[in-house]
Amino acid sequence: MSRPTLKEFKKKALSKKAVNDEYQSLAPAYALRKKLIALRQQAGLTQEQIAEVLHTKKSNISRLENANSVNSPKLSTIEQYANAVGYDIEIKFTPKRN
Amino acid sequence: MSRPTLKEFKKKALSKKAVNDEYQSLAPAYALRKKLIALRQQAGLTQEQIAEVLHTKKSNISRLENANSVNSPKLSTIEQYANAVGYDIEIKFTPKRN
DNA sequence: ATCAAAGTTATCAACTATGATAACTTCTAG
DNA sequence: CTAGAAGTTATCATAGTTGATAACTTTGAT
Repeated sequence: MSRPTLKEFKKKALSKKAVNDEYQSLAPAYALRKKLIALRQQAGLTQEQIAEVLHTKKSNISRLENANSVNSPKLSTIEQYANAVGYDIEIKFTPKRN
Repeated sequence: MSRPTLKEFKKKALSKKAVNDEYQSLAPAYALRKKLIALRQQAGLTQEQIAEVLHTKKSNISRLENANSVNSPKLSTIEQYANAVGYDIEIKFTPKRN
């Protein structure tokens, strides 16, 4: 094993409760990421194809899909991505569990 | 009437179809605005009180609540506002009607 | 009508997302 | 195994959001 992969890191990290707690707070961003990718694949599009529609580059699409907790995209950016894969977006508010 | 108010402007503008059509495209942002304000009032908070919680100023809260189509807030900003009024957010994707 | 609280708007600085480019890694078909 | 496609990462410039301040308008209570 020359280098720890992201998958391996996650697997290990999640086995520790403290780390898992922190991970939960990142869950929203992670959930969004998964949704974006799922919608794109469901539409049968590549990052490059979406980039073309949005007049930008595939690297930027990749960054958006991999948005982490320190890099929060603009609402309009998510909206444009959604439109490109054939969806509208809506923000849903649910009472905080805490 | 010394000056046209926003309310009066809207009322007039919406009576014309073309303008109303344009207004529809702004609807998402407008819907968000209404939701934010409703949640805050429901929580019985003033803009200044939310500003305090978020370590910012009431003028910025006002700007967020009045976010228009040319000023798109970051997702994290909306999330923080939501948390301040006791809510979590989630982005919902619905098939595009068009 | 008056006063204070609440909300709005304008402005500028500071910060951060986005666009573009390039080099890299991963995946997959052959 | 190999070549091309797809996706990732780093970097920098640009554009746009956010923070802070101040002046203003609106609202509500008395």
